[in-house]
Amino acid sequence: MWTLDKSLGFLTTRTARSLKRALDAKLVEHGLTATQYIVLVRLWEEDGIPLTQLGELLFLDNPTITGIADRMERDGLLERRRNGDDRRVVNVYLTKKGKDLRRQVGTLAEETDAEAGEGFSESQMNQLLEQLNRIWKQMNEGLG
Amino acid sequence: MWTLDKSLGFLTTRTARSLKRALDAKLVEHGLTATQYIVLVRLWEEDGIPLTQLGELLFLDNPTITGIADRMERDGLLERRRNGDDRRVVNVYLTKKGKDLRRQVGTLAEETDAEAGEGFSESQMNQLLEQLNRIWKQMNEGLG
DNA sequence: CATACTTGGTTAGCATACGAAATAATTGCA
DNA sequence: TGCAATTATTTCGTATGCTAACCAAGTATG
Repeated sequence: MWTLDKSLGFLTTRTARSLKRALDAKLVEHGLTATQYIVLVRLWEEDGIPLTQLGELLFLDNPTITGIADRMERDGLLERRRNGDDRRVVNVYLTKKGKDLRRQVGTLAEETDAEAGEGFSESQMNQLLEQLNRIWKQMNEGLG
Repeated sequence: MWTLDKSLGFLTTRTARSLKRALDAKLVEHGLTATQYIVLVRLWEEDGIPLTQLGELLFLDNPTITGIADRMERDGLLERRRNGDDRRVVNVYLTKKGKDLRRQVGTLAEETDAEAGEGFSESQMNQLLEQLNRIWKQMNEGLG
């Protein structure tokens, strides 16, 4: 019989929240949130991308990434610049402050992941990540 | 090298959100949200439990479950009643409307889970659920 | 019995997160 | 060229979800 404690939706949500709480706790002294952190991670990988594309990469809707960018801009972590070729597009660039933060917090998500996965073998963890990916793709096929 | 696309935190969050979106889509015509739905599920299993306990069962903090109960009470799905023995305690009871909803929406989360897990063998899925549980417990040990 | 501590719950304030509608800029096509 | 679709982003309204601060009621300790 189906119960909450065997529900894929409930268990993924609960696990995701506990990981988010752990990362938030590490970030609070740096004035960051877990969501802002993954925005930084993505921009450290590639700076100056359009706002909407940034949202798509992080699986966030446009209104959501707009609000996050608002707060990060207010806090001096990034800047918006209109694209010259297509002035509808807003490219997002890290400030010096946003770039420099990498040295202080760059590994915190990796550390949180490692704590969460303690006791898992590498192949077990890879399989878990693979399955999460597979479910996500399955739920979103035909949207891309 | 660690990247977002291999991050346990990012992938669980993304998968959880896609499951939540799918369930929300099924529920919107009934005026419910995914979170309200799991509250109903829990109360269908056992009615009249204290508000804080309800929150703990769903891994929600007190302020969060308070707000959810506010909206569900406003919508006529449940009632709060002060406990006679310990007047600090608020017991939560489903209304007739809340109970009757089960016939219309009772299987929607199970269906969403099934769609998400399409192509997984039963043992694969059980292993996945087990691993999600294990991570959650590991992150929250010593809090209970 | 009086005072300190704990517990259940709420309020306030902030940061996500979403759908729907509005705005602004560009493109497509008659 | 001119104006209707398209596209990128924002605004608006609502629902979570969290911390900090608080109140009321119960427990413990002297």
